[in-house]
Amino acid sequence: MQKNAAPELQADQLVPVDQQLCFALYSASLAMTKMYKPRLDALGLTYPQYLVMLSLWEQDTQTVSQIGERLYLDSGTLSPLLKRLEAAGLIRRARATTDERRVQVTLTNTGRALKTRALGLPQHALRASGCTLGELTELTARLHALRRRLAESPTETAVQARAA
Amino acid sequence: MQKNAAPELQADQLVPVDQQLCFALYSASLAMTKMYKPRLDALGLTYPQYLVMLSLWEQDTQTVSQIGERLYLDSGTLSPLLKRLEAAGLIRRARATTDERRVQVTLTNTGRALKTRALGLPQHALRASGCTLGELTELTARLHALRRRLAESPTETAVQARAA
DNA sequence: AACAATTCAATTGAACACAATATAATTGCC
DNA sequence: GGCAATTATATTGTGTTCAATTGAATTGTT
Repeated sequence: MQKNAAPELQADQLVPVDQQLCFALYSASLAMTKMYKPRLDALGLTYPQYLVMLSLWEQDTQTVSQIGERLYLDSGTLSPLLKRLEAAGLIRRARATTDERRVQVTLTNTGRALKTRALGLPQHALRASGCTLGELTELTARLHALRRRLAESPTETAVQARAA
Repeated sequence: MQKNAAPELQADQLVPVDQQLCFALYSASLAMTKMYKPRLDALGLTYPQYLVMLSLWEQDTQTVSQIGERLYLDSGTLSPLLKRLEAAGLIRRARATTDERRVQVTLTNTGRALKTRALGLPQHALRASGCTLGELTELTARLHALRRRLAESPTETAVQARAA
């Protein structure tokens, strides 16, 4: 019998879904989006569109791939989303003159002005979360660390490639 | 000057997107789904389908709404998803004889058998998360608590209704 | 200069999420 | 029993999300 053995996960029996981190993460994320929805509806934004606007309010004029790197989203998600933001009059898209493969995304005056109406959202979220600011900061940091480790986790194809 | 004042969130300036809990949650959840994908592909399941199968492996024969309550998903999500699981031969759907409004979802032998091939997934996820089992358990509990508080957060319409 | 490799964005196709609506069955109430 | 209200699921429409592919522009190498 080993002393101080770290508790381990049995791989031969089912772990209930509500004890699994993946499900807690998934359902909390969906609940967060739902909580934001009424306020974002008032701004005419969906939740991913809000993330793009947050990114542009922080730093105006970014390429599609810069936004994608910051938000961890790819062009298949961003292309149609940015078209809708452009149709809503919040951003403009223009090919860069120096490198015509790049599309520069820039806020319109309307898009810039929307920022003031969005400033109260984080505080609203803080209240809805029922956390103190300290707890929220710590949980945010832990989730970022988790995201990074999950993204670094070797894929099956990478495993297969190394075996070959 | 107040003593021991809890730090507060300024509502008059922008909170960077990567400091916001909502974004950390959102991107960690997407990263978790991506991490699972190669293994779920091998089982012929998507991530939400895996959650439904987990629920049924725990408790076979549930109605659509019972699955929805457990996973916090509505019929608009579950109806087409369950049809695809039925088309894949993993479940059967049948109207309840006692109340024909209800649809009973039951595992087929193939669906039940798939369980053995899925048992290793939580352990894989634990390794990919880079957490100890204790950290994982605690984070899971905190996310469930967060989800519950977010879901209980009054909606705008509820606020408006009280005002009326 | 020519041209292969790379890069960036857009497109396509499959599968969620969810609000709003529709449909069908059941329950309550008289 | 008859019918309004309720309940359970399905459908529709909008908007992601992402893998895979395409197409256009750029870079590197000879």
